[in-house]
Amino acid sequence: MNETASIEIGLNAAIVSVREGQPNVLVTREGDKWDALPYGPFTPLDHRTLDIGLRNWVREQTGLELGYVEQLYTFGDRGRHAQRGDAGPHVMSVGYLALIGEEPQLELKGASFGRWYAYLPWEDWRAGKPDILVSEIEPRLKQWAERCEVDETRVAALTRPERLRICFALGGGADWDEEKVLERYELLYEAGLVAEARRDGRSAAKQWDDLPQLGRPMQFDHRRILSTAISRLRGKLKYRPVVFEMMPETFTLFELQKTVEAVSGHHLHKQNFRRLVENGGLVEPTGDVSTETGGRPAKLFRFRRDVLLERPSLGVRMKAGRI
Amino acid sequence: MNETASIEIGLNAAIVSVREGQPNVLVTREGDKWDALPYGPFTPLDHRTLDIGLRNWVREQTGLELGYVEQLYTFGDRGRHAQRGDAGPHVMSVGYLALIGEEPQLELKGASFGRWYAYLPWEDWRAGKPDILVSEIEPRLKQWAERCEVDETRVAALTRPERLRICFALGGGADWDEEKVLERYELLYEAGLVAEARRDGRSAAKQWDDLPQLGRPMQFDHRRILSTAISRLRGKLKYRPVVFEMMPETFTLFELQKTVEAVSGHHLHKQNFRRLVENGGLVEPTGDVSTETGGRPAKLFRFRRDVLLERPSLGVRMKAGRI
DNA sequence: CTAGATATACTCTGATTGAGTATATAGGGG
DNA sequence: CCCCTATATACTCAATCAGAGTATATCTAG
Repeated sequence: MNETASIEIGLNAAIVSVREGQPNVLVTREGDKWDALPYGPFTPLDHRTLDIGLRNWVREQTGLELGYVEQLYTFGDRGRHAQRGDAGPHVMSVGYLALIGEEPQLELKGASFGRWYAYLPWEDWRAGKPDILVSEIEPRLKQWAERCEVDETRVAALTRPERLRICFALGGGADWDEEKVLERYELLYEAGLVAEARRDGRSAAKQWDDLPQLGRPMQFDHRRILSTAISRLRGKLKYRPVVFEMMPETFTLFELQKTVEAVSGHHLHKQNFRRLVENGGLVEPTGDVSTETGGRPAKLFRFRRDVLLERPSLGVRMKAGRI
Repeated sequence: MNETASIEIGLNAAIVSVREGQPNVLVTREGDKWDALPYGPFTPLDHRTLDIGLRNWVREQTGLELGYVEQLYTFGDRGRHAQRGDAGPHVMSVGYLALIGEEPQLELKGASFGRWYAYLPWEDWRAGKPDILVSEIEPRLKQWAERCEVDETRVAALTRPERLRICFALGGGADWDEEKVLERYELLYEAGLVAEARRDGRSAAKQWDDLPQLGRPMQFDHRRILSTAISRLRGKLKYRPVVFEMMPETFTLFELQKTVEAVSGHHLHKQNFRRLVENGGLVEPTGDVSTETGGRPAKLFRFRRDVLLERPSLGVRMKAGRI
């Protein structure tokens, strides 16, 4: 009965970088199959900790030397591998977020960097509210909320309209919260609006005719892991200086701003961003300037590693600015 | 080689409650053995998700019905079970935090609620800086920092004095950060100052003569899990209304403040706390008053569940107030 | 009735934030 | 060369909020 022998532990990594204002994640792609996050088994006999195991197989598979690494979440779902039936070993999967500063040549064939917002297009508000929300997602979500059967089995659970209000700012009252990436994906899955829900045979998915593809799907629950990673990163941005893990050694303030905008998914007020970053003591000027910006040359800055010692916590905390 | 058959997955829970101004955690105690967090194996064949598995064995073992539950961290260390040698199965452990509003009768024999600050006395700053820090911990940490061998193997790692400054606010520059509970415990472990380090045969532990017991030790790495739970909870307190998970249905504002202080470990400014909580729309008066407070009767309040719908995030965010 | 204890209300000041305007310095076209 | 445009950088202003303190209200004990 208690067949622990059939458990296998895997490590999934969302390896993130920002290039030219686009946040990317490392994916593998083969044939017609959906994209997948890189994956490696955890062998406790070879590696003392999960972190070490992760760094090792990433190095072996891709040649990448990871810097910042953070554990996200452990999934033990039986439903995870619905595709391959319930016969195989039960896989526990530990999700990780890793940040890298530059995208190197990859040794892993089939691996490349894919854009976050190709997978989750509704999360990119930098140029205003995404069209796909207005034209495709919101009307269907409203339908789904109205069709609310009495299936709210959980005690004190929220109703469907309430959940729409919280997650998608539908129905007034609440604003769009850029940190609720995971909640939104899971709601879309539950409503049967993402391809993974159809793949997994979720009943809600059968209700939709002529449903366009809402974002590029991924294998297994990898789009959920990516959503978890983005949620965590967007949150952390506000109280820890993690942006700099994704920056080159020197950079202009506008490049820094573009990176923050890429990750957080919304536009920021330029002057206030400068004030915050400079007054916060997060950066120091190198003395050089960059003339590649077009107009007046921009001063180059570097991250002041000392802040990690001075302040208990410090990030690029600021609210969304209007476009 | 790849002996996955020897892996076993366990769920450890830090089940937290606050009573009479003291934050507690559910522990089991038998004979002379150190206290332990309740533990249950995860059997994927019986339970669909880790969360369900956790709730199930907690219900079965203790009769407790958990409300708020949050995954903390997954440990895969080989060193975890050093006590029993390296021969047994390799246990992966998923740590959980659970909050309960009231402490019920426990069906589990040997189980009881133990006070956080019995295990981690240096974390309770409500009555000012704890004596144990000044008299026992700080002098030894300074010694440890001076003895700094060139063992900083990790790239770009911080020096020992730098780490003391960050974690323990030693050496000036930084303030005590109440969220760094885990970092502090791990540093104490590394310096050999907690009983678990001696138990595990850490070399640093052998340097100390007449070392008093710094906080009650726990079995395995359970004090580390408890530290993780407290870190997470103290952080979350500031931006999510989780305090109310630990409150009865109705309460006075002072009781609420006492609970926040118990968890965060420091004293708050009473008037400002009121202003924040009331203006934030977190609570609503019930109309009744409580005369059990001694002086003027205190209005009773209840948590406004609606805030979960209105605000994207909202907590009891405030800095430490002087005594 | 008074002292002591607690709850509640209000004030003041400085810091932070959101938003906007003004100035500086480059390249390119006429 | 000068003007235009694009970008970077500097400064202003009002609203809000956080920290700290003072004043008032209402109970119980004696």
